[in-house]
Amino acid sequence: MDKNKKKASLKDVASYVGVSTSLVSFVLNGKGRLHRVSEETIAKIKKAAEKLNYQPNSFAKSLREGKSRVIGVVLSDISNPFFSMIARYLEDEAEKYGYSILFASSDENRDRAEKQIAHLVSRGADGIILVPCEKSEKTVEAVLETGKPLILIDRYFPTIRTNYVCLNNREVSRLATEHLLTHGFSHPGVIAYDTTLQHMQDRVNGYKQAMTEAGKAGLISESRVKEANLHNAISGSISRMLAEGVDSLLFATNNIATEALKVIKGKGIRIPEDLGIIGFDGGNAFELFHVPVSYIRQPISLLAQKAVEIIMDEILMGEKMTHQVEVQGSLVITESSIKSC
Amino acid sequence: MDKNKKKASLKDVASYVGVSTSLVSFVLNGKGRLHRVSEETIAKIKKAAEKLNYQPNSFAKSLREGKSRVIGVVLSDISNPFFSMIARYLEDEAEKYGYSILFASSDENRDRAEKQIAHLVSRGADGIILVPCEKSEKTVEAVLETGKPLILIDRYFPTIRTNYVCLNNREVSRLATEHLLTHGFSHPGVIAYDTTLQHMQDRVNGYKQAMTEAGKAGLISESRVKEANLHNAISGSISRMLAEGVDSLLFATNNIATEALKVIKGKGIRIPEDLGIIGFDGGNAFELFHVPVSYIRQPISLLAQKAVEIIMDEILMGEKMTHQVEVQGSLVITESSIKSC
DNA sequence: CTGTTAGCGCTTTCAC
DNA sequence: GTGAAAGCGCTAACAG
Repeated sequence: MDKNKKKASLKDVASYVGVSTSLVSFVLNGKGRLHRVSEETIAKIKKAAEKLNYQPNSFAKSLREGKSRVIGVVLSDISNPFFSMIARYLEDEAEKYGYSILFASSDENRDRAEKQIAHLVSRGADGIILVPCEKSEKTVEAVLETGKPLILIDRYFPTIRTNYVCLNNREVSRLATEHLLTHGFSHPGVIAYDTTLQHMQDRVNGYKQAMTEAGKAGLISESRVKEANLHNAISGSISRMLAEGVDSLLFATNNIATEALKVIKGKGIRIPEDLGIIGFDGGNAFELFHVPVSYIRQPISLLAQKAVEIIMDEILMGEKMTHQVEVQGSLVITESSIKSC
Repeated sequence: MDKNKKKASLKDVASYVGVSTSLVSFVLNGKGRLHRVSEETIAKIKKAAEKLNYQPNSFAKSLREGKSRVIGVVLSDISNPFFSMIARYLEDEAEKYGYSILFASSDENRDRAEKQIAHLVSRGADGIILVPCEKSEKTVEAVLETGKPLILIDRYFPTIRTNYVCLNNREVSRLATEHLLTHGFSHPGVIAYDTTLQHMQDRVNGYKQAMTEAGKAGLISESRVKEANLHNAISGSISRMLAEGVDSLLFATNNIATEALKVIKGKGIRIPEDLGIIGFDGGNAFELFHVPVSYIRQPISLLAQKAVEIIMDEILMGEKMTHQVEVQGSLVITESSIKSC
């Protein structure tokens, strides 16, 4: 009906009821009781607000209160399934606190990440959830200096004292490797991204630890690939490693695993006869591959939940402790990583 | 260094330079020339702003200007690959205009969508990009009444005059069906979601049109499945249709196609001997299936680009024409839809 | 119990 | 060329 002019303001409902704006403000913010506003006026104000379809102006509110009820999230690329799952859970978690999420993609590019963070901050984000990219320590430290609540997710920098939530990468990779070693494979290898990011080191180190513990330090076969031209890089790695006698592989990310499956399909490598494999994060591609692919499962919802919980603690209650949490991954095992022998 | 107190405000740089806030405002908004501010002061102000690391307060700005430079986007579920791709392109496109995107997921739930939209509007979104869910005409019309710029994406309501961008669903589905008919299949069927949403009707209608044009109206085999318990629904559909003599299938969405592949794998149906298939939107799962899967490709980046372009026209220049654009899909053909005979 | 008032930081009109 | 001042809509301290 009333598709009249502008939205109703606090003042509008105040004058409509015939009271001052403060009363309206109190009542509408649930502080009516606190300020001992009479039940009668409370009722009148509420009714009027309803009737005028009053919607508080969030800018005025934010300007006044100095907070926005928005969390900024910078991740690598929201179109990557792993991150889009994270995004979804972050959205749901934040909603529980009445917060919205402003997303931005960094494309693993340090400058871009910096720009995005600055942008989110200037948009008034009350806190930042960040998937940091390689060599972005400076950027992270800069945010820290700001005092703006920050939490890293999926990755962290051992040299920087920040909040973070990530997978128990080392341990779960160790377990995955151990699984291969105890299920018919004697020479596992690992393919990981060529990055200095700690989570990637952890995954590789977990593999190495398992190998060492099995007395096979001499058989450690590690290959690092770059994102650019991933397919060819992986193709080369796999050929080389097979030639070296590697009989099984741990792929350190979902992307690597998926691309590796394409290579494997192209080369006609038999799974698990020629090569046992374990990937990361699952997905339809793993399920639909002619041999279902074993993988390391991350509790993505838990990652998101913890991240929001921790940053909200800091935003809302000024919690100043540093929280560093590792969530537990698990192994989802299918035929691709079991050699019958 | 200066990890001092608060952020610098306009006033701070003004008093630092020794001029009024108006000048600073003019200069920093590039209107220095326009207001004939002396080159000298322009330089001084810019330097000071830099030095004090001045960042405009976006709330004050928005409050004053009545706009937020934020576009609200409500889609089904950002963790769905199709939508997360859209999200990414929307983000990139909006960035070109200096706009940010606030995402929200509706889960195909009308009430939730309504809430999300209201939330985004109350957050001051300058416009809304919406993937409308079933029977949400009222919601859409309500937004329209608001006068808030709105564009639907991926779907539309034939009964409502709105901006929208979507695929040429009918035509491309017709082509896909035609392709099956001319490549060794005589009895194609279609599996689509059980929804009244027009894009889904269009996809099915395209199929029907092709069948009719081929003089096979009598062989039309259509199956509708619900999202809940998708796997079983599809499993049942496929069994039934095969029994009816259907020798090929068009899957009307990526989800349906992916789930169908799982069914096909489970049942050991041979592709394309027993069944020719064409899916929607591609993806790794299609590529890695033992027979690469043909599919209808949507130009997702174009969808996003058009959507942002149109809504920005309306936001920035008050463009009042209704834009309804259909982007062209294309067929990506592999062995799954060609029967050698 | 209720009203007045002073800003939050910014843009912009109008005056000098 | 530059400055003063109003006011966007809201909250909250302070007065009654």
